[in-house]
Amino acid sequence: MATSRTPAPPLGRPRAFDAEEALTRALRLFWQKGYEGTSMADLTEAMGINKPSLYAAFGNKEDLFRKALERYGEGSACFIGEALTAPTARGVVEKFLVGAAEQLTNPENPRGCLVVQGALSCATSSDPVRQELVERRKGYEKAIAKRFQKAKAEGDLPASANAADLARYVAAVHQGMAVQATSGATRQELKRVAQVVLDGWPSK
Amino acid sequence: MATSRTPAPPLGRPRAFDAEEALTRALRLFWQKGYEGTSMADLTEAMGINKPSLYAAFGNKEDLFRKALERYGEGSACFIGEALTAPTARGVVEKFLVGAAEQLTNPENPRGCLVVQGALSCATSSDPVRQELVERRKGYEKAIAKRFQKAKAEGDLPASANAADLARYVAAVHQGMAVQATSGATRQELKRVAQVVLDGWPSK
DNA sequence: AGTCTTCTGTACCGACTAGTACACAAACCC
DNA sequence: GGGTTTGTGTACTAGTCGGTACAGAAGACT
Repeated sequence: MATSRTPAPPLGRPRAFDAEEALTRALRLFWQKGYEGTSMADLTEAMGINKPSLYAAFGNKEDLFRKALERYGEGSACFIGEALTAPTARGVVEKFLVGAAEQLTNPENPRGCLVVQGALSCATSSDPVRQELVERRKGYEKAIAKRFQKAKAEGDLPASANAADLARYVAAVHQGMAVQATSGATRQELKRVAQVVLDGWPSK
Repeated sequence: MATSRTPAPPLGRPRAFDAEEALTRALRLFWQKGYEGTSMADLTEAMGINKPSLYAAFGNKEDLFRKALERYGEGSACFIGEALTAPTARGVVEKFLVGAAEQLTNPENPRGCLVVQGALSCATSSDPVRQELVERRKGYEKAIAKRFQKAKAEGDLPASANAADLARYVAAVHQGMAVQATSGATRQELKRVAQVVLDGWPSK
């Protein structure tokens, strides 16, 4: 079944660049300038590759963006999945929003969130990308809602609570924090936003 | 001092278009597609003007955007100023966020908020516009903070409350709601987000 | 009438956009 | 060595970007 054993013998001339490293650089650029704000020339320069190599390795601009987005989800944005494993709904919110405050202001990375600011509004030609980001945002909101539903069943959230509403609220706060991060809010300021949410969190 | 009395006698060939109407159309376009996502060709078509007329009447693209932005602040976004006049901090939040839910989903207008999605992240060439929007966002956050400070002095917010933190939180929720609106959230869904905020609002 | 002033329409500018054709280089196989 | 396969570098495409030159049209003033 599996055709490739281990490194798989390279055929033909080998790549002169590290594809992983190049993708990381592309991700940073998209993260910083958004999908439309990043040009192929920006990318080739930052990735240290010329255009034909880029197209051969990653496909067109949209393909490359989607690959960068996937990498983002598995890397910088993995704190979301971790947060969902917290034992209580309140713990989930705390892990999620405090984690977000840290991720959104990580000095190693561009400010803010790729999924929020990658293509919030854009030319009609970029609509597929915009739509993809919409789906991703809906995706984590749904995951949070599901987790809250479980919390309700466990008596960990009041029976009167609406899981979907709370999840939408938490997602909105996260997205707002992302906007704030790109506007220059500090890590402490974002953590205090998270704290306000926790202070008002519904208890049994 | 005032040189212009009333309509001011027009000199030379009169305009063949209504500048107010044209600006309204430009605003709608920027609102929908963002600053970078809107091309001058899009604009001239939607405004029913050809390029030289547009440039003569409104200056370059950035000038036009700033004029549209001003109009936005005085028109669709004026609910913010009104909200600040509510008698209590809680009332301010309610008026602000419920008003936002309505404005962000007004079927007459594009979804979301121009100040949030007009140029959240963009090419370096559009940085002045991005920065202008950052300032506007900081502007209303500060206005809310000031209002909360007054509320504290009036005993309308607990003495332990931090006005700046609460204002940042409320602004973040608003910005998150704007993101949600562009993602297709309904008016009711956004109102329920506002309700969650009110449910958790600190009381004396 | 003529003149002055302003706006309109066409046709254009150079710069940049995403994407590619093609010749050549570098690895593998036999 | 030759042959095959794949990546690199240059140089180019057609189309779009924001912005403008210029000729003529439409009004007011004298």
